[in-house]
Amino acid sequence: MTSPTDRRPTLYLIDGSAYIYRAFFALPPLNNSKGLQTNAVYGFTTMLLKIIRERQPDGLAVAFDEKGPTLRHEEFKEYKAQRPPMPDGMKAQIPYIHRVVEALAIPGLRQAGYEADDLIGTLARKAEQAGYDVIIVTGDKDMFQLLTPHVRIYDPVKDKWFGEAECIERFGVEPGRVVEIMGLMGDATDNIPGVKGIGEKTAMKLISQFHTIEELLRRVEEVTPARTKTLLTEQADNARLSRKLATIETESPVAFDQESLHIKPPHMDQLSALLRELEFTSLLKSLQASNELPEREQAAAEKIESEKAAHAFVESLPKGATLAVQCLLAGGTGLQAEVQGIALSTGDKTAYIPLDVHDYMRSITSLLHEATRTKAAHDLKATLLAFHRIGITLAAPYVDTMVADYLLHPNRRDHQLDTLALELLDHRMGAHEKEKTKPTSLFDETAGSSDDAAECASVIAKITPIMLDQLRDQGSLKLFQEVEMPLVPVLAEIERNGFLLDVEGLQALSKELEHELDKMMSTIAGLAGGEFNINSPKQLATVLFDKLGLKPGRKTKTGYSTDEDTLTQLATQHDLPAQILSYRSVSKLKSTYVDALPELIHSDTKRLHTSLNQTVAATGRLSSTDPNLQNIPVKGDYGLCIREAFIAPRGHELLCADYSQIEPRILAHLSQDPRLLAVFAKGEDIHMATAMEIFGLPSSQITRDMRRVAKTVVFGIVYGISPFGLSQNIGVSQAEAKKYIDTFFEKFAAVRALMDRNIAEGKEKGYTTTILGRRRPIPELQSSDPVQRGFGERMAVNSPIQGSAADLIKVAMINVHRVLHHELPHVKMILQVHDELIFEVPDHDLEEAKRLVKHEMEAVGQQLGLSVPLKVDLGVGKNWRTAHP
DNA sequence: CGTGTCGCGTAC
DNA sequence: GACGTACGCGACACGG
Repeated sequence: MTSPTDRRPTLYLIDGSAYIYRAFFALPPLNNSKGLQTNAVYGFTTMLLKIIRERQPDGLAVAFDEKGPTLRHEEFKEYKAQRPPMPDGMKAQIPYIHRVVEALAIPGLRQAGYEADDLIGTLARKAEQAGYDVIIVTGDKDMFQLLTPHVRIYDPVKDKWFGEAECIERFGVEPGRVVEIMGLMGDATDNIPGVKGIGEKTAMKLISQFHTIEELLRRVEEVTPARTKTLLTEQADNARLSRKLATIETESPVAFDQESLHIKPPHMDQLSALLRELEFTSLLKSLQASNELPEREQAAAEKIESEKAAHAFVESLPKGATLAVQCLLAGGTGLQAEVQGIALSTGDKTAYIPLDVHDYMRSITSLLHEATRTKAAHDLKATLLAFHRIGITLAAPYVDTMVADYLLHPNRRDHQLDTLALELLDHRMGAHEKEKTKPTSLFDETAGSSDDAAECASVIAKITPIMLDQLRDQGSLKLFQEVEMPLVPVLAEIERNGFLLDVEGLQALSKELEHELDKMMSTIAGLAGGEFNINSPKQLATVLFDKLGLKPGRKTKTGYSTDEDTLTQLATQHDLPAQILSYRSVSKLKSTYVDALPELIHSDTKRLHTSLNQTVAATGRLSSTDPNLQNIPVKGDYGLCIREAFIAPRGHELLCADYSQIEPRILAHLSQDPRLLAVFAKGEDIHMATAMEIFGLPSSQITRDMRRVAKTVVFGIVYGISPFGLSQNIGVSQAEAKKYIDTFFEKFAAVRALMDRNIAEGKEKGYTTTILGRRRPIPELQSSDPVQRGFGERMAVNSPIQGSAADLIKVAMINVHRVLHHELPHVKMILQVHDELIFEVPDHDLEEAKRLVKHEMEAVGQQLGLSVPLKVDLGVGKNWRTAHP
């Protein structure tokens, strides 16, 4: 959704009571010198002014609840009964709020027996019929029932717009049927009972199936599971009543008077006196200043609205100057966001180009296509994706200041532009617009403006040379320019490609798991002697240790642990723990994958588009979110069913290419351990080889179990091992585990030397490095706390290995992508999972794709000068399960 | 009522 | 306490 742009006049209807409440609780207490609390008045006033200033509505009204009983109390005397009375601090502010509304010459609506919702609902209907576009300003989801193509909701706190589409997304039904869902689920804040035991999810499911509560009750026999049916039958009247209570009245006795709703200039004298009394000096000042031209801290961006202006701007730019780019996006997120305009800056010169006219875009487009000019952006991947949607391919070379900051400070959680501006330029972004005394960010301007975009572009242009210098100084400029930057368009393309999902398959699986969980739940209730929430570790601990008297194992911060290890131990004493374990695993798979994944399918592409984050993992790995496709189960019957739902389209196959033993190979390379190098040079089985060394036996006498132990030891080495951790993992005594570790280090002495070297170097320099010079600071190494230092030492061991593996696959992705682009343009890279790349391949390209991918991935070893060969395993299949090598 | 934290479990 | 890197679920506590 975007703000209205068509010609219908706009009417903003503000849910006043809700906002007073929100502002009162969200803002810290604020008093004027007479002791009057003013935070709610302040929040409310700034919100109102912001809407008038930014949205420039044609009409505006604020609706308030009127005290005293309402129609709903006649239906149900407990309506809102549990609400605590309004705090005195808020009550005292109400008269001032009405005075603010009056001074702003805005109609304040109130009607005995009706609530603000009803007045808004009624006016919305009438205004819509009179040809208005209505915007309801509220944070209340109950209002969704009022949405139509001409009635939308704006939540200024979250800066979000809602229309019919968003309603369907949120509730699964069109606005008209929201009350059906609310009737079932009830509303705790208003004391609307609903049907106890039916929550939002169940309500949505039932209503999308049966359409209305009446229909549902008529056909209640068809409802499964049985428990839901019982609840519905028993509480049918509650459902009907709740539906009625949740329904907003659209026929309340309130006059729709266009003239009085129309926006008018405020009563200035009255307003300034009031603001003075409230001591809102900052608002007073900005009010007085609003007639004068606002002074800007930096040279204003040129607004380009003609081909001539565009041409002149392009011509005025120095030939090789880096061009910073910032898109102004509106509405939606990710793939849905709409590009409103583009800000361009060289640091000296800044321009903003609105996107609504296309005539003058030609010079701009060719500027963005210039391969001789560096393009800088903050979050380049998002920028590339946005440009792609408007048909522009931003040409390399690139600088992404977000990724640059990630290489400079990989431990930081946030790499926002405003932080960089402050740090590198001592520049406070957005300062020109914000009230400096604002107590909180709640009512801050978050909506982007063209000025904001221009400021971003200008800041990006200015910090770019500074950051490149810093990267050069720390020796990671090459990594930045030759790996991280070329990777960005590859990641963007992967995200855009998406993964196809078998939704029907997952829905069927969901049903199956639901039955399974139902059965398990009653078994568990039987064993435990009563029902309880199995998902609550707290309740579970009570049942196991208090009720059944089982012996507790280790403790967590909040009580006794109920994790897998503990429950496995307990399984010897009682039948219940084993049941809990299987319940948990099924419940986990259902909630995290089976039910969650279909929700994230894009409505246009019908595919799953993950985000591959380049600036999150401190070691250099990528991470994946919304959904996380890097932790899709690979074990267990149900886990494999989930993998089966990741499919190739008709006429295509999935190709999975997996680096075999990447981390041990890197360990071999970094340590130059002769025995390890030999194992990989000869193509031997690494785990078999280490097992032979650890146990001192020939291969013929190595059992599966010994090989498993050896494998765990190698993993442990990579992670910075301790005897305790290893013993836990393979289920032997700590002494036994220590023996394995010692023997390993005896036989592979160079590995021990590497670990010592990594730790020593980390301590000395304060950071570790990877093959390609990626740094990770480890301040914990300097800690006087032995626990912290141990933590640091393990990171110092692990980071160079994990990080070098990350370097390597990133190079592989770039190379594979380039070759495929030239040779097999129809083959799509669709995912990376740390040591694995997944492709969607048209059937007729399969053999060639297998050859190219394997070759390119393995060739990275030579390219980076690895002392061991790399090996890639391939798998092909119609789905991710069968394609997995 | 929303946000942050915890325990837990999935991946590599 | 106790083996690295992530993400995300449900439950719960908290405070605005």
